[in-house]
Amino acid sequence: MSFNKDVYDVVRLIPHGRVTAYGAIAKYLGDARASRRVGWALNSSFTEIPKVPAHRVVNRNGILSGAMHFPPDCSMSEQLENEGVKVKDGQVVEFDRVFWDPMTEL
DNA sequence: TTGTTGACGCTCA
DNA sequence: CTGAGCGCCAACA
Repeated sequence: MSFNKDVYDVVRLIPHGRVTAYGAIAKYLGDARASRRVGWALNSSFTEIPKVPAHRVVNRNGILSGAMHFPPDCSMSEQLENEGVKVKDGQVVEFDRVFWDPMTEL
């Protein structure tokens, strides 16, 4: 299936210090309703090589909804903070400023 | 094949 | 702000 691959490719294109949304990726891939599948795809992204920066993908609200599914040794918020993205209470601070939309940026 | 589930998103109360 | 309902669709038991 190329859907997973496409998701990975897009996620890997996310600039350093920026984030995007599941729905945005889904829309970019042509399926605005595939947001759930994007999450599923990322679920298998951990074993992907090269590594996929899945921590840069959050939901439409800028909330780290997938933090609980991340390996305990690499929390999303920690990695995001590491890249300059502020995270507060599992939510991206100034989400509209760091938001990266593949539709308009690509 | 059917029923559940889910890293979503939107709307309404 | 929280919760519930609905639509969507692939993976899985």
